[in-house]
Amino acid sequence: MAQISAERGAAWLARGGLRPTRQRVALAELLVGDGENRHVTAEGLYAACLDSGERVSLATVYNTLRAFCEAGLMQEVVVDGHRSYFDTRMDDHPHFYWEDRGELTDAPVDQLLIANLPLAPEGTEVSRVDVVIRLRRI
Amino acid sequence: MAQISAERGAAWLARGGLRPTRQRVALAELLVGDGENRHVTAEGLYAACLDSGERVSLATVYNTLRAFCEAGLMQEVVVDGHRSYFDTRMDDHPHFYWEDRGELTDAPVDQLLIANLPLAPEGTEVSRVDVVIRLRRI
DNA sequence: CTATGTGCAAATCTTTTGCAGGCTA
DNA sequence: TAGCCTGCAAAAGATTTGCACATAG
Repeated sequence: MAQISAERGAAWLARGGLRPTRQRVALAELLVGDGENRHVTAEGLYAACLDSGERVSLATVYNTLRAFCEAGLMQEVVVDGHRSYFDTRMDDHPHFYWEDRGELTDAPVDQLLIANLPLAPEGTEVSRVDVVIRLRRI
Repeated sequence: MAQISAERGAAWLARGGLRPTRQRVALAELLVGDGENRHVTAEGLYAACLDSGERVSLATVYNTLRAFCEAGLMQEVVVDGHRSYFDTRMDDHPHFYWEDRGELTDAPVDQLLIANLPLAPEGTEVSRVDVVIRLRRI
């Protein structure tokens, strides 16, 4: 089981052409070990990593998340001016942002429909459409 | 003319219940003086203010933008993890984010259609739906 | 062996805050 | 006058970087 997920992490790294160092495998493991999508902040992943018993520096977590994004394994989602979120799911999909907890989750995409997206102006193309549904507790 | 727009800025401040201090009037002037919508960053507004010959501190620009938002005169839009944009237009509308220039503009809203928005989960309500269309130069 | 990756601490950058003095109502 | 504002500088966070050491291929 741990075996299976460790392989998952390594395969994921390989897919991005990244060397499987101890730190990267540990982080990859936490991110995709169980096949679920994750939305993490650098601090959050760092804490989870320490909790799991691995020794990794915060700077490495930042650098590694950045490397994962550049390798096309994750994408950065901006919803809060003073914190970056990193998402393991790569397709264009809407998010729920829980304002009270500062948490980001996937929104059920099956229902959302965006039609008549404005045309990209001359000389440009749409690189991504971010949809963030901000939720307030009632 | 300067007269007219100065009045516009003052009226705008009054609408938010804010005292018309020299600094606020100067900033309001730059933001809504000509009746157009603006998308600014604190640094950008600060520079524009200095250019116009007014003396205002950067801290005051930050505090003032924050005050304008709290007064319901502007809204903060997050598109870039390390910079906040402030928009004078208050309704829910989509934005174009020009990745190369780091600039934010309104996207033509007349065509956009968002249907079947996912329902807000139990105990929450939708506070806002942010749609950012990221543009890449080709 | 060589190129990459990592850790640590220091540096950067944006934004906020404390406090003394200034200005609006 | 009383309370809200402003300016400055220092503080606070988040993220990046420089550099010496470690390690994958």
